Amino acid sequence: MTNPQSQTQTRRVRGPYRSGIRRRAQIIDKAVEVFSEYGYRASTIREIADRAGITPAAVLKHFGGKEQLLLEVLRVWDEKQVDAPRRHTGLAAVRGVRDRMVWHTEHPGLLEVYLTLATEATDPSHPAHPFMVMRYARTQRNFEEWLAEAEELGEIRPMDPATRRYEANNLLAVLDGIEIQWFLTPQIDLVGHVTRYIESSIERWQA
Amino acid sequence: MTNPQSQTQTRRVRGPYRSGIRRRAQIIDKAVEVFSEYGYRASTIREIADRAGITPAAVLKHFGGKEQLLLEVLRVWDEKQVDAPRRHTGLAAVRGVRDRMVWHTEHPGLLEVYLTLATEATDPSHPAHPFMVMRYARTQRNFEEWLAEAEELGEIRPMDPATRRYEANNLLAVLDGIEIQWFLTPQIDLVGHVTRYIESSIERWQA
DNA sequence: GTCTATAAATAGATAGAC
DNA sequence: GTCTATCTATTTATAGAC
Repeated sequence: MTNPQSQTQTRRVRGPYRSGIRRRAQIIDKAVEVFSEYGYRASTIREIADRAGITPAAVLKHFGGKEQLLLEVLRVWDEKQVDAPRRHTGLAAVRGVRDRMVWHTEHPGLLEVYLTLATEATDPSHPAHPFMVMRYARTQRNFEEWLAEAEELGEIRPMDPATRRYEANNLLAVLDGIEIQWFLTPQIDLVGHVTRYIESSIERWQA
Repeated sequence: MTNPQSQTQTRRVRGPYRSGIRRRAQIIDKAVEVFSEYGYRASTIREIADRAGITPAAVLKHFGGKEQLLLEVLRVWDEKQVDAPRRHTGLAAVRGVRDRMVWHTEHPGLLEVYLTLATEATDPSHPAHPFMVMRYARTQRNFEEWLAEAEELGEIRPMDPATRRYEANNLLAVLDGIEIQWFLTPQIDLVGHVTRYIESSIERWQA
């Protein structure tokens, strides 16, 4: 309906690709809502199904189980977010974190799923535990690489590896921590705070 | 049994004060464990009761309901922690945050309850929401006051109120964020990181 | 693709015996 | 103070009709 191509090629586009993917996307969308409000374990398939206007059985037909639905939600979120700052290097990449925060404020449901799971999935038996550990390691590595690039480009003064790791961990901590504050007391200026932290950090790295 | 006084004054010490408070404390202890593993909503009274070696009915007799048990856990945690850095002022109080982190690493269960609820209680309908909002506001205010004291004592250079608030929020964010990282990847040096952040912040405030 | 019906397990909570 | 027994509601998940 939204895609004009489906008028001419309607015969070749089928299987789970006509209304199926739309329904799937809708379920994921509602799952994001519910997971973000209750966390994973306390969320119910019934609640997700109700908001999607279908029955729990239909949801399970689509995803097989509650756990697979969660992992699908995480996969989609990760996929959408990962490309954004990839085009930049060095300090430009670090400054690109600001854009990521803007995107987060525009998708608070997804952000809340991520934050809720970051603490809930602390338990190694949690289905999202491997994903969260991987994601933190990757983010931390990205930050370190950007700092190393900035050094090579002469944008900042050299620092030893331990300091680089410290700065990467600290940036990641500030992002998570300030996002928690933003959810608890929404009057905080999330993007403004992060921008200020990044710019003052860059000044430190250059001094 | 552990208190020799109960031999001589056993008649005057009774009501909920002989074995009752010990049982209560034990239940709270196990509740901390379970809440920290599953979050509040997904935790079950049965699991808490099992770990305490009693039945769910007994737990409910003690606390009335699941929600009241949670609030009691939070009350105890808050009570134990609030006094520690109160004896210091200015920079000494800021540096006292380090001791708080040491205490946190020694009580990971309580810390995890707090972190889990910080995100889970984002939902305004969560029973711990008012508590968490209050606690964040109070911590933030404390940090700001310590900075103002440090200025008056001439320990750091004056800063405008907006900067003071920014620094307070950032410190709080770093603490929360680095704690999350510590739970997900325990090899991180929690106390070392916080100490480094505090000391380098003080240098900035003095420069 | 979605439904109804239902299974099997588990939840919070209450009543009443001891 | 703790138990057993029980209630009522809700959970994930499956089977099979449409």
